[in-house]
Formats: sequence, structure tokens, C-alpha cells
Amino acid sequence: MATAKTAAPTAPFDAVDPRFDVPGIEREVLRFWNDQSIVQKYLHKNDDSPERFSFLDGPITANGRMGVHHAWGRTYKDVWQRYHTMLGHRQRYQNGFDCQGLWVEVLVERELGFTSKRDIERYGIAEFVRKCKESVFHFASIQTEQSKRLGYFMDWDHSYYTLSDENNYTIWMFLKTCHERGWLYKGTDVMPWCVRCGTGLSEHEINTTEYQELTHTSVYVKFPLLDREREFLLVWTTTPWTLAGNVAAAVNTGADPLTGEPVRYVQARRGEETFYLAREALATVGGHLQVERELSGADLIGWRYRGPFDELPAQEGVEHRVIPWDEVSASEGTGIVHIAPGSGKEDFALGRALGLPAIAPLEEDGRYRQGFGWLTGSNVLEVAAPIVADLEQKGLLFRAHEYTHRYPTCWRCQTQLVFRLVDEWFISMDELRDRMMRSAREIRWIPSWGLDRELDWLRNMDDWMISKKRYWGLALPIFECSCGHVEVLGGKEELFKRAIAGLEGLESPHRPWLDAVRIRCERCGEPVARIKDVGNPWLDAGIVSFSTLRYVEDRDYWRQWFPADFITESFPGQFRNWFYSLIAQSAVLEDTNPVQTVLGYALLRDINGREMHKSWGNDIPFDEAADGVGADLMRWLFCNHPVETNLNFGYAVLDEVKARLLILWNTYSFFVTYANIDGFDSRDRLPLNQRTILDQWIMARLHEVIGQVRAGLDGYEALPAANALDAFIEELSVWYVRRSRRRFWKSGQAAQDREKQAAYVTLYECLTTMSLLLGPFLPFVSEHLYQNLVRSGDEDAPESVHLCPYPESNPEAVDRALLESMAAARKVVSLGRAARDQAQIKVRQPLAIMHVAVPPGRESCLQGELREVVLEELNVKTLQPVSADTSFVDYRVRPNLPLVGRRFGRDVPAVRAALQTLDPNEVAATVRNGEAVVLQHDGRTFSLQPNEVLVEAVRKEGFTAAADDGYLVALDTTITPELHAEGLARELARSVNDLRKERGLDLDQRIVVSYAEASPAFLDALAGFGEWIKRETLANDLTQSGQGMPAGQRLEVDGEVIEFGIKPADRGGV
RNA sequence: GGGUCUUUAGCUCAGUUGGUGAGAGCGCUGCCCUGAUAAGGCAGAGGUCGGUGGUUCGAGUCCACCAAGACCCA
Repeated sequence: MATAKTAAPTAPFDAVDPRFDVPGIEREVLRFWNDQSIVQKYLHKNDDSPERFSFLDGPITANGRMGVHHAWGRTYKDVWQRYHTMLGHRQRYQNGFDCQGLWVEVLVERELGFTSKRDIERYGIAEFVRKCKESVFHFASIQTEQSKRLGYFMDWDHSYYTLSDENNYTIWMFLKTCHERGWLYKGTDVMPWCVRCGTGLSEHEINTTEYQELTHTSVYVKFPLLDREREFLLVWTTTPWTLAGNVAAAVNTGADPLTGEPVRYVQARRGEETFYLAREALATVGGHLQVERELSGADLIGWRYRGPFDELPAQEGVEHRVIPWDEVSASEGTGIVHIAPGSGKEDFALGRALGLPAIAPLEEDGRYRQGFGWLTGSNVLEVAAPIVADLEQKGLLFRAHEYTHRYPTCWRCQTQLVFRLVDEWFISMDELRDRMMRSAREIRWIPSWGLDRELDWLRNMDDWMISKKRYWGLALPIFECSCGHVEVLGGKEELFKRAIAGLEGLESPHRPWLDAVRIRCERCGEPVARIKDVGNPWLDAGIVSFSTLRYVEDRDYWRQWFPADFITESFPGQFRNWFYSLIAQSAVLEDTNPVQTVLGYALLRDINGREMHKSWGNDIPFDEAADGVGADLMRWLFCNHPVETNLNFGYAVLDEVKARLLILWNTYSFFVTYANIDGFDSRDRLPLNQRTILDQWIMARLHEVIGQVRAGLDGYEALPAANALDAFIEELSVWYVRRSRRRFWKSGQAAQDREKQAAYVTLYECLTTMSLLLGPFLPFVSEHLYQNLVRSGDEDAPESVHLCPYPESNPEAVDRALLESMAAARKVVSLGRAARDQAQIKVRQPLAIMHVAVPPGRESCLQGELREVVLEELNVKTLQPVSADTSFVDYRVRPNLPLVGRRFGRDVPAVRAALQTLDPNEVAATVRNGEAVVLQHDGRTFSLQPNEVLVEAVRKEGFTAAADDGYLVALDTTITPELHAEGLARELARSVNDLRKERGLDLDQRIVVSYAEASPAFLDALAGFGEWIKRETLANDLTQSGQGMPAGQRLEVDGEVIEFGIKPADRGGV
């Protein structure tokens, strides 16, 4: 116990709050960073460094508050940037905000109470666009503050915004390049369309999560055959609204694509009417049809029929025929498919191939256009019932029924999508696909299967639809003249050069201002306006590896930072979004990969694995988590989680995280407590070879850990790095400090006691190094540790842990032999504890002797200082290494299969059987002597080398022993009266110290212990170990009670009783 | 229907180039230790390693097929 308060100077370190209030620490650290401009100093620390690390931030959508799932990715972003800062690498630290697109429009529309595009037009596009900008800046500023709260160090004053002129004009350049290469084209296609938003959705936007279970009225419809009285084709559709655009009916003339079986058709009769349909469909169609004959699909080809809406003007001149299509399946519907090329994607492709007309029934807002008779003006989503009634009335309805299926909906407003014939702009994938796949292969994907996912997407990707009939977004710089000539402007300069009107009042390169611009057609000289469409928002995000790196205005700068070393985003979704657009744009502009390494992580879920939704009440807002439990705990959780596994996030999990870090905190608290009592000077040093074996061991571990952490981070793997740190935290506490404690308690000044000095110096080095190692992971807690441990005593040290260099591992300090010996010693200790448990003898009861066997080559763990460590931990007086043939041990032998298997192959069973027949103790002796073991089996002879036989000590029955892995510990359980007395002395000391703690006495408060009744055994203990007890309890005196001396505490051990009491000594002096 | 991934203890997950009795954390039970510790240690309960077949002397691990689930595509 430390006694030397008299010698202690003022306490060098601030006392540690044992509660480990993480949010409290974080608030303090944030204040410190702010007051001392630490972030600014961090951002410019490596300005002159020749080495650089190029991180590229995937822009966060600025349309709401940051959630805990954002914190996951931002933690990784911060970890690697901080790490590289500590490595001395120059960086850009640029955060990005994604600003343009429908999600912002929808937000503003909701805010203004709008329900359609007409509302926006009435309100004014300019004002609407200004509102969108406002909204983006609003949320960007909130997200910035939240990110700071996470401890994310970025150059927040220089974040990029995808709405910037720079970003938009760089995309122009990209589009112009596409145009020059002939990859940009206007196409007519049938696309998924949201009638509420009044715009098409690109392939990238149709996400299965937006598929919903919807119920639609589906109909079996009769198509009357021409020239065949009362005969009908029977078709089925779940979208009756498309019937008005019907131009053909398709049958399969070959094998069913689903079953592989040939599709057979039947002619079937009901009453006066005859129907044609697939044989397989008879059961599902119902209606008591009598089959009259079978026929093949080919028999039906070319038959003409009357369409269900032939009376409409739009149908005029259309000749309806039966056509072949190998995608027709008989297992759904009737095996005859209604084809409306203006209302279905596949229909359109088929129609184009066969030269069928495409009748487009819908306006942008989902109303039927002119030419559709009574339907004209009706909303497509509301016509199912009237159409059924109309068919019924025309005698064309066979049957209608409700049908539930998964159906796509708009990802923003949940309105169900329809398929609509549109003119949109596309980037052709024909020549780009290969380039992109090549580029994807150049990238290191973590996890590695990311590449397969990206390649799969690229293989199947259709041409990229980049236009959108909306307001807030990239103004596509496409000028299409009525003469048919198309020009694409490549940037601001070109815009100003070519514009002949409309530049005045250009607020930003957006609608509506650019809509007013006119250029002169190169071909016919007429003024030309821009097409009205805006761009796909992924163009905005994908260009950032050029736009933010000044590709246009400073190519040298761009070359320095491109390709980025590292990006990290959530995997699901980004394969077709950011990763896709990033790769696409760099494939077009430079035919190369935009990044070197992509780290992907999975999804964040609630504690039960469900998605988090505010409306489900299982949502944990970032601010709540940060202020409630602390950002560092979240960060540590993210770093300790495998990236490819979904993370079930919740307070219970964060409590576990805190429990792990609490071990570090307690170690720190322990250190500070005693360092303050002893007046430890942080400038003290002591060469490693003058320290104890425990010190040398933990230093070896420390350097091993530094190596592991660096290797993990260098490979963009946080988990192994965090695991190494976590393991060290635990070993430092439960083994190093536990076994070193008495050195910290020793009286006398540290400087005069080398062992004590060694303990302080070593623990100090471990804790300060940990503060640096943890810096990237736990920016707050590490800063707190650093400030109190390092800065408090060293004015010359860097001002913040985040301005320090990262620790370097000294390979020579990693003493492998020592690490192994200590592991062996700990194994022996573990078995010793198990043996004590088995014998029901507490550790406090000293024992005289233990017998220990260890595997060959591990004997060093029982020698020298390690032997003392083991004995002290197990409270045993002596240790007897067990040699061969001892009465405590039996041996078990078995073949060392990796070696034996390789050499003997199919003879392994024979070798094994032969080995079983020998006396294991004799085999063990043979092996120990380094001789070969000769085996006989079925008249064959095998010879095993010593290393091909594994020898294990096992306990013999009847001894208190525990064995495992070739280690064995046997205890001599004889307790002599002397040992008993010593045990009782320990019990008493422990009890007194409990009482000290209960009374809240200072750790260095001296006391007087008094005792009353005591059974004889306790009196023996007092007589034999009185001085020892006084030392252990910091007692000046140990007397019988009476004369105001307290008693009253009763201690009973195995029937022995003592009553005692304590009180503080009058003065601190000895 | 296709692609990628997952399936190991009540829960969350490790299991390295195939090597014999299958692990950790959390939770549960008992005991121990604890003068920093809301910590820690020892032991116990709890598993047909999704299923079937194959390769092999030997399969949680490799192969094939099947099943369930996740994400993506059609």
C-alpha cells in the first residue's frame, strides 16, 4: 500500500470520474476542440507532406436529419481519414451534399401542400427552385452540425454541393463527350411512370423495396375472331386500362419458358360460344369449358380479331392479329397475351421487332389523351371499374376478379407506377459496358463479392435513361432544333459563347433560367431552346471524382487526387447508383477506374433486425443516441462489427460496448489514482531490460497490437484492428494490472524503487500509446486520455491527440518467446484456479505445493520470474514441475494428423489403431527421448517421428487436478496449521479492507484495527501475521478493543470467528 | 427464372490452406476473486454446424443438389 503521501507533490493528473460519462466527456472535448481550433490545425497538419491520401466522399442526401445509419458510414470515413492524418498524409477532407433531384422536390411540394406538377407551374418554377435550394442548405447545415457531434473532422466550410455551377457544368462536359462519341440519343420507349410526379423512373430507381402487395381488378376478356362467328380468343390482364391500346394477341408456338414443355392450345365450348386458350390454363380460367379439340400455337398465328376498343378513334386502322412470342407462358393467364406496345415495356420491344403500331393512351398526368372516346380525360388509376362495365356491356367480358400481386410503386410518393410511352434521353451502354466492366475489375472491392454484384448489374444494365420531366435538377444542356439537329453544350464558357438570348437574369444553371436561353442552330440557323428535361440525379453524384477535383480548370490538381484511394458507402443500392455512375462517368471521360478501393457495409436495423421507421416507433435518432450514450460508443460499435453483416442497433448493444470500454476506463482510473498518490512524473523513463518480466510482456503485447492495428487499417479492415485493441484492453486490465497491483501499492517513492518505477512507466506507456492508437476510432475518449495523461505534464507535446503521429510498432519489441511463455503461464494459472474450484479451496487459503506438467517446449513458463507470477496468482508456496512417470500424471497420445495424414494417406486408420494399442505412458517416454515410435499393425510396420505424435498430460484419478491441451496442474490440498493461520490472516485483511471501502476512506488513509472476541485459530493468525495484516490494511496499530476502540464487525470463516473494528488513525504519520 | 450472399448455442457472431473430442461475447446457474473496476476468473446447462448425397484415411471447412432467408435483377 502506498504510504508516501508526505512525499507526494501536487497531483499531476486530474482525478478520474469513475462513472465514465461518455456524453459528458464528449461535450468537454468538443469545447476544447472548438476553443483551440483543433479541427483547423488538423486540416492543415500535413499541408506540406509529399504523400497524399485521396478520400472521396459520396454525397449525403441533404433532405433530412442524419440518422444513426449515416453515422455508421461516416465513422468509417472519419477513421481512415484520421488514420492517414496521423500517418502524415496530405488530404482534402471534403464532405459532399447531394442536392438535386426529385426527393427535394417532393419535400418542398409537401411543405407547400402541392399535389401535382400543375401546382408547381402555377406557383412559378423560379420560386419553386429557390425553395428547393433553401431546403437543401437548411438540411446540409443540420447534417454538418450532427456530423461534428459524431466527432467527424472535415473541412466543413468547403463541402461540395452537387447543385454548384462547377458540378453541373462538369456534367455538361461529360454529356457533350457522350454526344461526340455518339452514345447520347433520344429514344422512344415504354418506361415506368409515376402519374403523380409526372415523370418517368430510370431503371436505377425501381427498387424491390418499392414493390408493394396491391390488389387490382384483373379481367378475362374475349377477343372476337373475324370470320369465325361466336369464336373468341381468351386473354387475361391485370391492367384493364391497357386494353384500349391493344394491337395484337401473342401465343407461344414452342416451349413454355417456365416449364420447358410445349405449349398446347385448345378449342373449348361453353353454350353457344367457342374459346381458344392454352390447355394448361383451363383449370384456372374456370367457367365449365368443354374441350372440343387441341391445336398448337402455330395454328392460331395470323388469325385476325376485333379489338376490345376498336370503336375508339385511336384504334382506327389497326389490324389485330395473333402473333408468336416465345415469352408467353401457359402457367399464368390464358396462354394468350394481350399486346399493347404503348403500355408495356416488353410489348414495346416486341412491337418494334414486328412493326406493330404503338398506341400511347396516357398524358403525363395519367389521363387518357384525345382519341380515346369516353375514356379521354379519365385518370388511369380510376378506370378499372368503368372498363369492366364497358366490356360487360359490349359482351366481351368473360370474367373479372380481384388479383393481388407485387406491383411497383414510386419510391418517393408511393403512387403505383404505370408504363407509358415516352421520349427520353439515354446514354447507350453498347460501347460503355465493356469499359465499365474493365474499370470495375480494377477496383478492390471489400467485401470481395462486391465486384460480382457490380458486374452482374453492368451485364444486365439497359441504356441509361438520364432525362426526367421535372424542375429541380441538372438542366440537360441538350438543344434539339426543329430541323432535327441536336447540339450539346459542354460548359459555362460554351453557353455564354453560343447563347443569342436569355442569359440575362441567369441565377444559376438551372430551370427556369436556362429554359429561356436560345442558341443558333448550326445547321439551319434557327434559334433553338434547350429541351425541358432535367437530369438523373446520379449524374450529379457520379461526376464528383471530376468536378470536385477541378478536372476542368486545373488538370494537374486533378491528376494528384484521381483516382481516389478510398470510398465507403452502404452496399445495397449503390451498385446501381453511386458506384455505377462513378464508374460510368470515369469510363467515358478517362476510360479508367475512379477509385482504388471500395469498402461496403450492410444495413442498419433495429435491435430485433427490423428496419427502423419513425412510424413504427423503433427509430433511434442520431442526436438521441449521441447525447444519451455517446458518439464514441456508436463508433466503437461500428468498428467492431463485420461490415457485410446487417447491424442490429439498439441501446442494449451500446451498453455492451460501454462495458468493454469501461475496462480501459477503470485501468486509466487506477493509474491516475495511484500516480497522483505517488506523484508519478510522466517524464520518467526506464529501459525495458531493467523492468520486470510482466512489464516486458505487456510491452511486447503492445507492440504486437500496434502492428495488428496498422495492418488492419492499412487493409481497410476496422474489425481486426478493433479486435486487437479490445483484446489488449482486456489483457492490460485482467492480467498486467492485476498482477502488478502490489507494485503500485508499495510504500516509498517510485523513483527510489525500480520495480515500482517500472510499473508506473510501463502502465503509463501503455495508456498513452492506447490513446494514440484509439484516436481514429474514439476521437473523444482518446482525446480526454491524451490531454490528462500527456498534455498535462508536457507542454511540448502536440496540442491534441489528433495532431500526433500514429504509433509505430518496433518488431524487435515483439518478443515472441515471451508472449508464448506468458500464454503458457496463464494457461497454468487458469488450470490452477479450476483445480482450486474443484477442491473447494479458496484462493485466499495458501497452499504449500503444486505439481505442473506442460507440453514439451513450454517449460520456460515455470521458470524464473514467471514462476513467481504463477505462484503469487494462485497463492501457492512452491511449484514442482512434473517429470515423466510421476504419480500425478497419465499421458494420452494421438497422431499429429496434419503430418501423419500427409505421409501415410489411406494408412492413417491403421497407424491410429496401432498407436492405440501401445501403453501411452511408454510412448510418451519414447517421444520425450526424441526417439521414433515403432508401430505394428496387421503385420505391417510404421515408424512415427517424435513430432508426429502429440503427447498430452491428463490427470490421474484421485488427485485434485485439472488438465487441458497437454497442461496439467495438481494441487497438494494439505492445509497445515500454519497455512490455515495465514489464510485467516488474509481473510481478516480482506475484511478490513472491505470495511475501509465501505466507510469511504481515502486509499492512503491510515487506520487502527481493533479486535474483540476471536477464536483460537484467529488468535494464531494475529500472532503469526499481525505485521503483515497491518501492512496490508495500512494500519498503524492492531490491538484488542476497549477504551473507545471499535469492534462490532463479525467475520466467520469455516467456523472460526473474530470480531473487529477500524477507525482512522489520528495523524497520517507512521 | 437469374445473380450475390447468408444458414454454427436462447440472442449476436468467430471458425484461418480439410486434421481427430466445435468456439467467443451477451443472457442463465453455482462458486471464486476483487483496497481502479457497474469489471474479472473457474465451472455448468445449452448445438443433428439448414438438409441430402459425393470427394477423402478424415468434412463445420471442398463439390453437387435441395430447403429457408436477405439483397439485387428479370
